Amino acid sequence: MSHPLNQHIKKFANITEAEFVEILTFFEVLSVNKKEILLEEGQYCRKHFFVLKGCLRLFFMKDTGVEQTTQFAIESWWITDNLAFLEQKNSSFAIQAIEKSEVLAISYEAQEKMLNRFPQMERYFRKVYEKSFAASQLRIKYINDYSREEMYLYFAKVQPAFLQRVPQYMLASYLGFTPEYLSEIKKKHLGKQQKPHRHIEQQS
Amino acid sequence: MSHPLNQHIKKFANITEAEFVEILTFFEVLSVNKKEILLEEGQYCRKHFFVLKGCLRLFFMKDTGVEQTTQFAIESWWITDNLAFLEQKNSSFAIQAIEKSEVLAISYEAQEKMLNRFPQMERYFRKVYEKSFAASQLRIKYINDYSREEMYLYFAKVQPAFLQRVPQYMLASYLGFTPEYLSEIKKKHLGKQQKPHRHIEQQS
DNA sequence: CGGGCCTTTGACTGGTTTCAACTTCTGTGG
DNA sequence: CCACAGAAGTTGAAACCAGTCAAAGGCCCG
Repeated sequence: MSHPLNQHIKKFANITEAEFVEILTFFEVLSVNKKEILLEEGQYCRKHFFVLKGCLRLFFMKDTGVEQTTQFAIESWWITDNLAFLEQKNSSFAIQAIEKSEVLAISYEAQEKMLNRFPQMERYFRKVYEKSFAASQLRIKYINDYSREEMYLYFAKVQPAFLQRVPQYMLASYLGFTPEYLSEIKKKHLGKQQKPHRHIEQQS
Repeated sequence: MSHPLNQHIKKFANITEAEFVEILTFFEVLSVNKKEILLEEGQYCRKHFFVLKGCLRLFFMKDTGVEQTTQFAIESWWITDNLAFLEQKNSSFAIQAIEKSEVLAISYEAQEKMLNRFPQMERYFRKVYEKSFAASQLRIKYINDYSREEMYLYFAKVQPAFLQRVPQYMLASYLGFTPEYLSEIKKKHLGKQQKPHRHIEQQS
């Protein structure tokens, strides 16, 4: 069984085993425990992360003091504060491990060097960002189209695996409402399980 | 003065004048009038649009029968239903001209051919999508962080040019509320003009 | 087995929507 | 170039979805 990043790259670009081995040298491997912080809000955003195993989230602190989660990343997803990474400035998000995780991290400079050395990787990242942008375009559609209750039902249908892995208060804030309201919705739909369903999310 | 697309490409990739001339052959030029539809909801999404002059919007119809605008595009912005374009399937958005506009359109096949012929363009599109995704990550942050009223004030500060070009009912729906409520907010802030302010939006 | 974090419950509140009527703007044909 | 019709914007009243706050219950992990 090949390396998860190699598998992911091969979906979009052609690289040899030898090339992949060299590509890997641009990354470092991080092992993080549950609740460990990979990037703090306000800190310089130096890294782009690829999840090998586990689950991360992107979140920020509202002025009310409540944490607002805006993204999750599981196996084979890329995650960072893209604007801060792109412009190498302070992040307006934090990144935290939800589970014990294994992560690849690449710095902005290393990523640029790697892209210069392996131009095929431009295609890979073009595809990764293209899909990410498409997914977030769709997400903005749903935010505007669905009620809070429909958001939950849609998510539960489409990403049932996440319901197990993610605490409810994070899920609630990701979906745009309060944990109390999520409780209420769940009570209302007890026993009404839905079957999984094809769905586009990020780069997978 | 060089072509707007050439200027835009040169921000991210190196191409010669001769190459640009050949790149242009992959596109067609469209002239559309105000209110003209470039893509209908439910229709096959064949084209990726680059605005030379004018203003387009991306929107869809809610089940209540109300149009929901989710994106605008002015000069030098790319716009399409990215998921539908990517997978060459039916669009869940419509695209319409808000003003009389000049637009470049490229089909999926033509874009693929162009990318194979000019691999430097992979870098250009990688950058375009990277910035688009970063912008929409930030937008999702604001949606969750700001009240409807703050959304309006932020938009008015950061994109004052749009206030002139875009009808209020479209702006209201883009910002996530009703035209009636926008009226109320505006009345409340009469005369309190703010100065423009640097901001990241999409690919510009 | 205990403490703290997460989830649930219920009462109250308020930002925002909805609806309907009215006014103002805009563009098109005579 | 004016008139008028339809579109866009405003106003105010009533209703409601979802948030806030507070307190109790459950559960996980040390």
